[in-house]
Amino acid sequence: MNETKQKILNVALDLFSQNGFSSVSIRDICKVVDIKESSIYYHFKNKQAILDELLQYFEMMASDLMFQLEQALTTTQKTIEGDFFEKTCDCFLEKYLMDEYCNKIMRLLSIEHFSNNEIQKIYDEWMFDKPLNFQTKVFSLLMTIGIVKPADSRYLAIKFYSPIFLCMQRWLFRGTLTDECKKTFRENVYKHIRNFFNEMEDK
Amino acid sequence: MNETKQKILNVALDLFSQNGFSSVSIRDICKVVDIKESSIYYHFKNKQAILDELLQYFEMMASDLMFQLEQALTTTQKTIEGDFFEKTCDCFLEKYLMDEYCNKIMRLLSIEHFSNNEIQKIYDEWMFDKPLNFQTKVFSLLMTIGIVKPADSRYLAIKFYSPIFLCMQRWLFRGTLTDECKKTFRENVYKHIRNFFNEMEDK
Amino acid sequence: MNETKQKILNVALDLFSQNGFSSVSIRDICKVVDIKESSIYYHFKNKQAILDELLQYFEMMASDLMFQLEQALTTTQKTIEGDFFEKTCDCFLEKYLMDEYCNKIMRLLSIEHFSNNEIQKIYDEWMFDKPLNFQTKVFSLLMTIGIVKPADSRYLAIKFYSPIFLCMQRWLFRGTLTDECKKTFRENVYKHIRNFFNEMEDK
Amino acid sequence: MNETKQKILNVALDLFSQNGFSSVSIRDICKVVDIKESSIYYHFKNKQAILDELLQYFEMMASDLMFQLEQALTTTQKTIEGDFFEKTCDCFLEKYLMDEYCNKIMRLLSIEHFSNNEIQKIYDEWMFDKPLNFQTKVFSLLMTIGIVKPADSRYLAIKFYSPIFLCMQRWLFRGTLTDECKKTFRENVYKHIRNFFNEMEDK
DNA sequence: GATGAATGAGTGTTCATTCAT
DNA sequence: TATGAATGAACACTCATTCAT
Repeated sequence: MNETKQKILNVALDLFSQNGFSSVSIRDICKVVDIKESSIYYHFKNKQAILDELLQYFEMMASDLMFQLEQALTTTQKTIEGDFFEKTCDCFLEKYLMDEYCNKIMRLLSIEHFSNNEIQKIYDEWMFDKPLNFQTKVFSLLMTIGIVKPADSRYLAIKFYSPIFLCMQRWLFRGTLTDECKKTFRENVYKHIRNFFNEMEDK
Repeated sequence: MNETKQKILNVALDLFSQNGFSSVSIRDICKVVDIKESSIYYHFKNKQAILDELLQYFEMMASDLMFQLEQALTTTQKTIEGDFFEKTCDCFLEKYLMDEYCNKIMRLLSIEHFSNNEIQKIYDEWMFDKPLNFQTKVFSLLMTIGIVKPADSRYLAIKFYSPIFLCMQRWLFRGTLTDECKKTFRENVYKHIRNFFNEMEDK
Repeated sequence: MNETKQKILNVALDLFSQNGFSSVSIRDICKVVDIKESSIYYHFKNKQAILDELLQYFEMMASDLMFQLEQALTTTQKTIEGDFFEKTCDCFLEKYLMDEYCNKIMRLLSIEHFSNNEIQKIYDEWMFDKPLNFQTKVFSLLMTIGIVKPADSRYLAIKFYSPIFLCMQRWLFRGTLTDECKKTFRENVYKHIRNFFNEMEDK
Repeated sequence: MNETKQKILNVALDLFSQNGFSSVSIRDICKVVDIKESSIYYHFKNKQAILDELLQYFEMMASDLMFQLEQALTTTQKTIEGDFFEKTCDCFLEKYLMDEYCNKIMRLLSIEHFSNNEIQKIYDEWMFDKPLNFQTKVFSLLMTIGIVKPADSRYLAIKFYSPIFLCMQRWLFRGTLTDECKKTFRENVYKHIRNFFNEMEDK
């Protein structure tokens, strides 16, 4: 892809994820990219097209990751290996939630899902439905194998995911994403996951 | 308070909570209130002042409610009466989260906390800190009394509150708040609370 | 009507009738009216609304005139008075075709009827249909009374009107409407009318 | 001539004759020709140059036709053959007014003569002066030969040409030139010509 | 011959705000 | 209390054109 176009996408994502789509003007983007306003229209049909391309790439990337996770789940059907949790957690937390690109997109979705129906859909899908569905499957599998005693796997998924979601909103999706925010998020989430599985074993 | 001024505040909250502060124009508000644009400046110094007054009233109201809850907690210091949970739950869910005014304000906070530092503070306080601190106190008390066995009361609070928070984001703070959204929210949250206390008793 | 609004309408008509609707910018109009560009939107919803109001007024005015002509025709049903021709000619030429307002509108219609369907309709109506229909009626009446010998009244109308139409296009609807243009138009048309009725009497 | 250049000229004429010069953008032309916008500047110095070349070719072609008509007139100086009218009519109507290329150019002239002085000149020449001058000559000749009784040959020319001109404006120079438009035009004009010469013979 | 990339000038329009009445 | 009228600043976007490749 063209160098300038890529730069526009990067800058746009940066700004959109900080202030939202409608609050960021073409002027703002161009100032940072250091091109004239009219030039942006060589690379994109209009402002919306920039957002669309950003979202499209995210959905592709996220779908890909989800596919890998599902694959991993299927192959460990019979015996759950010790590092399955660490692997999936790592994949989900580090490569998804805390990945710079994904994180910015998700913050953008968080801002814009109020005023944009299309974004509302993507937001619901990737913030709630997909993660919860996947976790439900994981707990179902764990019950089948006998590692976890039978229960409502959906509710288990919610209990597992919701503190992570809360921390995400609390530490990740704010005005400026500092290293401190990231650190606090990581600590809180890892603590939760450890506690959660400890308690499951206790019972 | 002046009738027109109150009408402006009501309409502004309606619109702000749907589309966010910056997406709503003075024009939009005046069209609904049915006054001319210049007239609004008799009642408010500027657009920001409308928001400020809205937030100020919310903080007063929410503080009041929190004070009542704290009071209730202190007076039931010794023996916890059977209807304490129902009372506080009702107070928190119906009179706060699902109260029309509070709900609109919180949606507004959810939209604007990204681009406005002052709102970020209020958002953090009333979405995370205050609720979690109160719940922590509740669980501490329950441990002191012996109803709940000693544990990390803060983590308990998070486990209790985060699914509620997730449902709030999922069902309450969306484009349009329909009765269906509210119903789904209520069902999900009540189910969670019931499950949560059932599991605590099991142990 | 508001003074500024009227001034905008006048200036807009001047400019539109010289260069066409799309070639004239809001800036152009405001420069002449001596207001800022944003001010024009206090008086008109958008650029199109200026044109609409101009056309609407024209249609009202032209309909009115046509009504008067039709009235005059009906009342002279029985005996055609000597000054009927002069009167109607005067009414049609001086008060319509050569009236400053009407003339400007018709030039505007002439420019824009190519690219605007709504204008195409008005253009057809007031440049062709209405004048030809009226003239047809006049000749029909003259035949009934016996002043003109029976013939195809429609074709007579065309023969009468088309040279006037040609002169209009040739002298009236051009870049700049000078007094010289007007004079040449008037001379040519009056000569035609005189000749036309002379020849009719000859037969 | 270069193939691409010719294609540009064709497309430009199509578009210009529909919407006028200034309403058609280089983008519009290039989209249809299927080349990039910058490419057009290899073939033409600028947008105006396209129009100039179009007009230049028209003037050449029209002059040629007019020359042939004048020739035909001179050679039939003495005895007017029976098919002279049909020939010239055919030449003028079918090969000129209704010829696709000429027709498009004349519509373009009709649109643009308001805002462009150079076009105004060409428009006047080919819409009024040349046709009227030629017709005047024809009628003069007919008078000389004795076929038509002596009269104001200029006025005769106007009486002959103006209904044709009116029909041209009414049916040929509109938004979209459909077959129906063409048919109506042809019918109306032929009827007029027949009538016109019948009446001349009557006298 | 053709194009990728860029640009200055301009277009219609919106917005929060001001101020005299 | 309310409004008519105005405005500066910003907005997304279009256009003809240039120029190196």
